[in-house]
Amino acid sequence: MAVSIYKVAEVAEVSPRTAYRALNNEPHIHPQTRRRVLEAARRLNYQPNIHARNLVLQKTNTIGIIFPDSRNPVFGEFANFIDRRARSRGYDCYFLHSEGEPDREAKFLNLVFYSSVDGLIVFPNFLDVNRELYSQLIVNRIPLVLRGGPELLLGVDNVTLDLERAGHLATRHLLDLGHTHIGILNSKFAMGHLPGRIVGYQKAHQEKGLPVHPAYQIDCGHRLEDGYRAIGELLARQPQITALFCHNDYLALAAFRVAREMNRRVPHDLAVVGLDDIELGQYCEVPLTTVSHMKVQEAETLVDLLCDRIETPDHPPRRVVLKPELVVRESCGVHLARG
Amino acid sequence: MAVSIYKVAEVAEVSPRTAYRALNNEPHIHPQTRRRVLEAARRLNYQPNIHARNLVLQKTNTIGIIFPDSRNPVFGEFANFIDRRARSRGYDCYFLHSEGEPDREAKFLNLVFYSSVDGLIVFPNFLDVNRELYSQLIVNRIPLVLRGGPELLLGVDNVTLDLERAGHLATRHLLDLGHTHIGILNSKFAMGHLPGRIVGYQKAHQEKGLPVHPAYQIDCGHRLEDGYRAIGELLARQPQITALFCHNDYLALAAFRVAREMNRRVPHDLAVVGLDDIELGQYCEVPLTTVSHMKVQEAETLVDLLCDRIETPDHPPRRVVLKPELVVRESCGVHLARG
DNA sequence: CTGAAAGCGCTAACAT
DNA sequence: ATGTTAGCGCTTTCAG
Repeated sequence: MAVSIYKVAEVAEVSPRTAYRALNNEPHIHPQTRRRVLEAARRLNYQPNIHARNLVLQKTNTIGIIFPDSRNPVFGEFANFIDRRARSRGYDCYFLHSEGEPDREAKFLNLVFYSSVDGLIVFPNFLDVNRELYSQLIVNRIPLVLRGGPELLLGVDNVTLDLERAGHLATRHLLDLGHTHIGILNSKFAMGHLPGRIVGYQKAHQEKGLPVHPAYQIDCGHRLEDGYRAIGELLARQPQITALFCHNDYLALAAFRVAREMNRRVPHDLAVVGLDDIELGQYCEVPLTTVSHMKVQEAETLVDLLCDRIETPDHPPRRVVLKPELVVRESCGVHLARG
Repeated sequence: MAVSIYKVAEVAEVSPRTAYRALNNEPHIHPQTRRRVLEAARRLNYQPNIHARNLVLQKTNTIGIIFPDSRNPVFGEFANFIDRRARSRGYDCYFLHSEGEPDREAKFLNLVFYSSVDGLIVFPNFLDVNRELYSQLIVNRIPLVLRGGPELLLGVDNVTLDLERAGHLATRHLLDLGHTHIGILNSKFAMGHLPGRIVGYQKAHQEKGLPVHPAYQIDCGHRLEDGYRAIGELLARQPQITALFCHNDYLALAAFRVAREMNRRVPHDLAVVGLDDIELGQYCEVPLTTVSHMKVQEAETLVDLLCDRIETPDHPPRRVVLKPELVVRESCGVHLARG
């Protein structure tokens, strides 16, 4: 059916070996012959069968990236940056979304065993549920880089944002603006993410000598509707809250609608700070103040750690912790405070 | 390195053929033997090498989906629905983003020739630039489904939204609310999309006996910043405009920020209608009135056409045109008009 | 500079 | 019920 290297060789009247030499820029071939082969290949629109190649080379030059969710635009941005870096290192990307289903995550983790990809970058959601599978990857020394999470899985390359700092930056900003009743959203997933952010939130309060109210925290799923519901509930129960720290920008966007429905204006009657710095945050009605996720740097580090691991499997594991920065825009009303 | 079926056979003390029978639920095998093989496979964590399999079967059970852009969340939603349907038909999905670069689109189109995927669903951006490559796909009878676009490429399965109807629905809605100066954004890409929407926009005006002002149209790229700039420019030049029809919801979101910066309130001083019905449109500060893209149905049709084509290559090509519906929320202020 | 031949791991036609 | 064997298309060792 498809045109193979044998067909090209036949048309060019050479052996497959010679055709191969021409097609792969190997030396020791007469320029004339090379031209004949390339011409035949072009005419036949020859494309090497990638499965045959991967089968013999035992390598795919493809990496898999497992995201938790396809709705949150932050992962689209990550995908972009990861793809760019991977490409420059000679790898293609296979993007996968577990969509909150442990089974899908598991299925994707198994891809490496099918030899589909040379390694995996995982934004894990179900480190606990799929614990056994993760250990299996580690035992088999599969190239793997985890994004986020604490140092649970020893021996695995890891890149994380300093979430304590993120929580601290966001909270201190709000405290500095005079807020004393600050609500905070907690992710249900992403083990280890919660503690960091909360610790930073608490420390910032302590530094100002202010109390932390447990009732100002609320658990929240990762879907927009979850954010909408959780924020509505929190503000209804604790109307004295004047500021909100959301654990991602996507969810923070839902806060705007909640505020409007409660006849509160952002930032005047409700300050909002997010986390991630998604593109939309710049262009929504009230540009969003947020803690930046250092996405470009994070993406590059993830790719580099993985490719290094693939190419030299035997170096010691690394853990890279990135320092987030506060991006002040308008959703906390600095301009008001100044006036 | 990796464990092959030969290794499993060896451990289970049977021939590879028998191991194969056990692992693939073939009949004619003693239950006892089957159990022994499966047990060995489990112990060794055997996973069939997918490249060897694809090589011999000449089939991957994978389809490629080429999107134009990874930023616009609408494609994340499409990905989700496409994935669900494909899965139920026994195919995995390989999602790709051309990111506004013709070369990337071209590269991805070539994937079929590498036998990487069994067929392609394309949201084309560069039908013109890559014309030759598209013809090559068609000549070689590669399973291909195009989303959108007019009947440019004959003989290719195609699913499209009735964009004339979309333009008409949006415009009539605004006219019915009393707007007579309606701005409209034009996509630079997506040949054929423009005419439909504009025709509907014009027809709606004609039906009311109202003139169409060419100066109310403005070209606009697909990035958020393009929308922000274009909308700002349009409203600055034509301040009498009181309503805006954006060719997608993502861009429409930028209108909110522009409005705020011009001290106009949405919907009071500026009505906005989008196209796509993305999830965010429901949860942004002023829930967005939009024309729905029928994404679930569209995704299912795309997958079905492609899978049908893969499985029975010889039926005549089909073109499916979907009817969009208006989704009225608050960004055009119906509730105000009623008052 | 060119070619013959084996092998990657799986599948399947054909024995036994 | 089980086994032998060839072949998918590419890469590569080894000869010429």
